[in-house]
Amino acid sequence: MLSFCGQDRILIDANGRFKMPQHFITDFLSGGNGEVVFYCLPEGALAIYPEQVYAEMRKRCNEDIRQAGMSMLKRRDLRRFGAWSASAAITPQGRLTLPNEFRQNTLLEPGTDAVIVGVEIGVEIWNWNRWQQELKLINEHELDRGDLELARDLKFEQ
Amino acid sequence: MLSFCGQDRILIDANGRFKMPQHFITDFLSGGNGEVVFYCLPEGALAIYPEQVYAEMRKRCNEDIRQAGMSMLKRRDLRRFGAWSASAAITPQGRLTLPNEFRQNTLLEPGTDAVIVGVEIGVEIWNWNRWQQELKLINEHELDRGDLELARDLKFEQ
DNA sequence: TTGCATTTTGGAATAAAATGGATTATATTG
DNA sequence: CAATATAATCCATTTTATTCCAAAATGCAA
Repeated sequence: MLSFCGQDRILIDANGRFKMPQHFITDFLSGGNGEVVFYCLPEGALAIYPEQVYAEMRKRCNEDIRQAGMSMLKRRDLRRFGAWSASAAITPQGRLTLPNEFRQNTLLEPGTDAVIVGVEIGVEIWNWNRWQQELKLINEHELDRGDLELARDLKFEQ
Repeated sequence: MLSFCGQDRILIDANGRFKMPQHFITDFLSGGNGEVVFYCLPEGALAIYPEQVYAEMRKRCNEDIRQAGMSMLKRRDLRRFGAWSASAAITPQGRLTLPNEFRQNTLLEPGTDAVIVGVEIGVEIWNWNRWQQELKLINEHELDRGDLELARDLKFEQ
């Protein structure tokens, strides 16, 4: 069975919480205990991954710690991921609270409509308007790629 | 569960103290007894690491000691870390006092707003304005990287 | 050395916010 | 159309943060 796919409209309640749609809960629970990681994306949406997925993404070793003392670049890297991530767990009622400091950047303030989107390895929460724009961008990019393929197909030497 | 992640606004009180957010206290306590090391970063923020992390960062071998006699560079290095670090412990009420000598460099004077940021291996305290600048840098860099990727995907010759 | 004043530290109380549960409403399925 | 499952709202409880006050420690001067 497919994991983490589809889109659902959700409502952020007055306390900044939302109800995770049932099929996504199932996805988070299979291969995990409901522990998740929020990650605030540069494109202005909030990603939610199962903890194991994020851990794989951010695998770290003692070498990283040693480098942090000497390298500003390394510190920036730790800072970026540290600042824009947070862990949480899906409650028995299937709810999650959006981290306070991430609400502004993602335009996910209490009392607003949003979209939750499956992204195969996890989900993303989008402000409704931003999601419409993103959809348009995705579509345009794909059309460009299509044109490119066509052009390549007509080129003499592949 | 993730350690040392997320951002929180904090207030430096009239005596230069602040309340460590609960989730960070938990992080410092797990794998440690709440002993921390302040380290004043060249980028103008104050890092706070669990003692063990700092120890790992500054691990010295006999080779270093021998070099100290011969190398001015090496001595500078030792001097920098020595001068700009200090140890402390989180109080039972979860408070920490900012070292007096570090307040000017970090723009963390009593009575100011600040941000505490998780950086995966510890936390950093930032003056509010400086943090906004740093965030802008981080974000712009990420968006540039995104544009570059996109352009590459649409380039004729792969 | 003693007494006073100032600064620093610790604790308690109050206020705010976040959490969890339960009930009501809505939607979906048979 | 009824029953079940799911979602949303409301309210109570707990947790967390902030402010204020008291005690202790420190420094200074007489």
